Amino acid sequence: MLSRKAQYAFRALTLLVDKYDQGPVLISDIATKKKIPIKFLENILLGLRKADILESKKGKGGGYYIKDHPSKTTVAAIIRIVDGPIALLPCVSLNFYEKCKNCDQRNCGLHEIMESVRDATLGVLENRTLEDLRTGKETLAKKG
Amino acid sequence: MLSRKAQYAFRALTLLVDKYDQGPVLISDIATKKKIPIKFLENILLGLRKADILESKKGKGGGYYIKDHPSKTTVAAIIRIVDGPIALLPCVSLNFYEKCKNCDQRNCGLHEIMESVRDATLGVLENRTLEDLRTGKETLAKKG
DNA sequence: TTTCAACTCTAGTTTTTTAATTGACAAAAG
DNA sequence: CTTTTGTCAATTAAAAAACTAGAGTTGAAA
Repeated sequence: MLSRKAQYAFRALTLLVDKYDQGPVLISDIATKKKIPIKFLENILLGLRKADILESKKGKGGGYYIKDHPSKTTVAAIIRIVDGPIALLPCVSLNFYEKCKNCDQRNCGLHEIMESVRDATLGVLENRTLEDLRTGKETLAKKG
Repeated sequence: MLSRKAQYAFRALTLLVDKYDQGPVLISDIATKKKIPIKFLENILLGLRKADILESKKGKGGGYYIKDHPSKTTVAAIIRIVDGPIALLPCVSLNFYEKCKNCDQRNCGLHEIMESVRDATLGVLENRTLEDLRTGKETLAKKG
């Protein structure tokens, strides 16, 4: 399951996508409209900015906005930044790999299963972007 | 990510599959061979028994064993018993559904994405069984 | 029918992780 | 130079996960 933090992140990003190209949005506005604890949201947005997903401006007229075109940022990237690994086990994670103890990978049926799950999951998440979070597009056809 | 509890469960089940049709296996044997804290393992196995995956015998010569043929029990079923929902959000879970607050499902791009992830994941997990955990079968062709 | 070997079960405790908060700081605009 | 806004590190609080304790129950066999 995604953490609450990740869910907050997606809610915030949904708003930012809807306001894409309309200038910075205040953290406080996002927090109020999306009902997210403001200081927690600060941390989340900061993380996304450091990961080059968002940019920010300080002072009057400042706020956060999406850096690149929404279609350039995948949902997989967001999850990795906010929650970490997407795979179900560290030993099959592409970005957060850790060798598993007590399991000979060459002789572990679970390993192959979890690799398949990872690939199936990434097949979706790497092909969905912030663009797909836009509201008011519910009539669009679903992707493969 | 799967919890450590789920990983323990799979390690225990791997041993039980290898000993399928060879009579009950002691909890203490599983704990020792698979390096799992015994009291924790007790709880896990008990849960699997109550969910009709395992059966047990008390007294001398007792222990745990897999109830039905290993090919009858899916990996998805195990995860649900031990860890709960497989989906990334409660609002797209088939077995642990919960309505999401602050999100109109008809107008939520994330919802459709998470449904697709769920379907892709289940496409694998519902088609893998305890049989696939057997060790010493690494040369078998992978399933679709 | 007693004993012992196992699983059963509830209720804890401890540890770790997640969620949320605090408050001082830095930068940009006007 | 003052206000507005994001930055950041540290801390606390809450929740979940991991693990433990110990009495209870059942079954097999002596």
